[in-house]
Amino acid sequence: MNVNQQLSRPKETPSAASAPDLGMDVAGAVFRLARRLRAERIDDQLGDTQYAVLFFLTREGPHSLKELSIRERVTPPSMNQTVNALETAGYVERRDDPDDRRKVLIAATETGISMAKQTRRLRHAWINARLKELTPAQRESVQQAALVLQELADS
Amino acid sequence: MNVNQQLSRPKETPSAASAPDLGMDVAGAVFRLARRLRAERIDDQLGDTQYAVLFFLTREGPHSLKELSIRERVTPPSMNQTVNALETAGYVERRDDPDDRRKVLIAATETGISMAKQTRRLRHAWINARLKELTPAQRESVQQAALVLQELADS
DNA sequence: TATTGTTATACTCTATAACTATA
DNA sequence: TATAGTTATAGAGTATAACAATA
Repeated sequence: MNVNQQLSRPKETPSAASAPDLGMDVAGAVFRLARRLRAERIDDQLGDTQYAVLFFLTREGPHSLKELSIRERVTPPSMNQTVNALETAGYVERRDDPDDRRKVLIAATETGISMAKQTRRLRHAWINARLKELTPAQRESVQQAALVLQELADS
Repeated sequence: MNVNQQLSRPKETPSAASAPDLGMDVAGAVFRLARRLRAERIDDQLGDTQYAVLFFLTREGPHSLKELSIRERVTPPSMNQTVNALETAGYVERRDDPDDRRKVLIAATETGISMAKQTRRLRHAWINARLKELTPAQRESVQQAALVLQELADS
């Protein structure tokens, strides 16, 4: 489907300019942009959480299910399902933790690593194209804010 | 459930500092923060899309179903379900469009307007508290970026 | 014919509750 | 007892396909 039609809209009150409620502006922008990013998603292979987990494992090495669930802020059963989907697809594998036999280490496979790379390229094509259209000053503020927002999310 | 536990995590490569892939940093921050905001949600009365639609109608007046679906970037059937839920709860009402009898105007009720106000206050309590902890410089960059991200989402 | 709204249906992601195995 | 993982199940939100009413 094509959900990217134009809708002439009344001037959005740019309230951040006077910051009566910065939180609302940030939350609004974040939710709106998250939905837009999902709508612009080209590849339908991986869900957002699946991609986030696979990318994390690729960069940071094997982790337990509990650790993944805490990092992505979902419950262990939710993460279990995400991991199951990735495992079925052959992108991750479960290994027994040698130190604690209750634990299971989840690790990206070679297939998973290359899949993460390919998805990463496709997934960010739209946003990177949009960012290129910004002025250098705008890009600069987005760049700095990205770091702050990351910290905020993890705080 | 409490999903907000601490997980000591290896230093995240703050790649935005050198900006090899700004899009990835932005998308990552946005998805992560969106999930965090959802996890921190206190009130369970309204879903995110429901709240977004109700707030929009409150601020911008009655709109057709199609317009709402375009604005929120979901399909008409999805928006129909969202509107149904809001209507059942008594927060919006459907009115016939006098000019085009195919259309239906969706408008916030008085109950809906006060609900939007209350939800808005609760919904942004966490993010506003976090933002208060930032340095003025950080808040400034977030403030400017919020506007840019809004434009990005709507572009 | 094209557009708007709707119904029916299915899929994905998330949650809670309850269970097993291990510490 | 407490913790890690899992299974079963339900709810919310989204999508596609197909249809009715109107332009």
